[in-house]
Amino acid sequence: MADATTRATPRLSRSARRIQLMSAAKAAFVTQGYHAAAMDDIADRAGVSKPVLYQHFPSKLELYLALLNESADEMVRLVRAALAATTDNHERVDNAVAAYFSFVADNGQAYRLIFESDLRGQLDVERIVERSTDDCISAITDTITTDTGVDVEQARLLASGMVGLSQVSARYWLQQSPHVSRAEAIELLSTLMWRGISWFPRQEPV
Amino acid sequence: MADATTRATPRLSRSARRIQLMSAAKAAFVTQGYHAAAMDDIADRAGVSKPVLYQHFPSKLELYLALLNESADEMVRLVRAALAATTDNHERVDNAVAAYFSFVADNGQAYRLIFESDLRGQLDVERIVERSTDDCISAITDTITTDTGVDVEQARLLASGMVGLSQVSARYWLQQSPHVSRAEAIELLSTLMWRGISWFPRQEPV
DNA sequence: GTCTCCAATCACCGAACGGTAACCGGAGCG
DNA sequence: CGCTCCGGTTACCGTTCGGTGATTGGAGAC
Repeated sequence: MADATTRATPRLSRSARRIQLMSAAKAAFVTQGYHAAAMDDIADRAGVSKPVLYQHFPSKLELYLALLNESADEMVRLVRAALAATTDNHERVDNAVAAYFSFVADNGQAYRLIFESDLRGQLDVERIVERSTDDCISAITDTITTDTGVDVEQARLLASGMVGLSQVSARYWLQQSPHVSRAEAIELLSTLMWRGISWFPRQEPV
Repeated sequence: MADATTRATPRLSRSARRIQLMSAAKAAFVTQGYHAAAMDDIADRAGVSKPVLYQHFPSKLELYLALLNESADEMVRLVRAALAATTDNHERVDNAVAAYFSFVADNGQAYRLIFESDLRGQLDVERIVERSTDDCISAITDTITTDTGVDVEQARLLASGMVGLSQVSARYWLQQSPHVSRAEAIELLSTLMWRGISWFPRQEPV
């Protein structure tokens, strides 16, 4: 059994080839962005030539959408799981921040497809990105509205702020804070967030 | 004096034409993104033909960079002014959040050039975007470190979170919260932020 | 052995788009 | 009157890149 991941044409089965192509495409899109990544590049990365790519994906856009959907789903899954893992809201905040850090740091930079997409004006793309962010906001909003007296639309705004805080700080940490450990960073930011949000409930804070 | 802004070829002076071209280009880049906006489009929007564009800007990239720089400077200016306008940190938080809302809502969508740029891999662009965000973070960090006992790198992380909160929530508000007034939104989010950050000082909070 | 899939290749097309060379025409001045 | 700027235009080039038609070749069924 030889190395079949990046070597030249060991004649893979259709499904295996598809997975490998998606992995190669992901690497290309993540490092170069949608426009700079040419289909030839992606095929080359997979050690294969272009028409093979087109036997698995009908167009560059479809290929990108497949990857984008995958990543968006993963992000939403992580956030939902973080909130569902406990009923203690303090822990929920911790977990949710940790979820964003995990998504940003542990998924081969897939976050770039969502947060730094260089495809604009493409309705499908915008819809997926917006939908995934909205799903995260909705999940957080549910918790806020059930545990506080805040009106739904205001709660969504608060949730969007929390999502933004997590997103941006996680990326900032990843790229600019080499001396702060992941745990420290999560602790710091979830503290900031918890102290902010815990005052809103009619229930007792802190 | 006839309408000279979008009408056909009233033979403008060099400087007037340049301003008009930048305005047309801004509109094009903002609505279509860098890649989708063709130089022909931009020229058309200005009611002028392509070579005129190239008499004022050496390349598409240079044109884009000029606009990007302008917007980035404006954002940093707004945030700096917000923080400098008072020495009361509670007010500073209010003002800073309001500054982001103002930048997002009052500048002809110029924020899209920074927060939704579809030019990746271009070093110049990344540098400008990163620099402008860093300048905002630095401004906030200064306040945090002088008024709290938090270590600088940790303070920068907190600041990045606050920047993210403002950025994302301001954009969310603009697009998704038609029933919440701007003042309400700012009030809500700056409250969230202030309650979070005001616990960090050695000085008394609230 | 040979027939037949089907993965994979080579070579190509056409459109879009950044950028440029050559030309035009009206307003002011001598 | 006519000369000369200079803001303008038309028409074009070359490259890049998404996408495809015709072809090859090795592995398994009989």
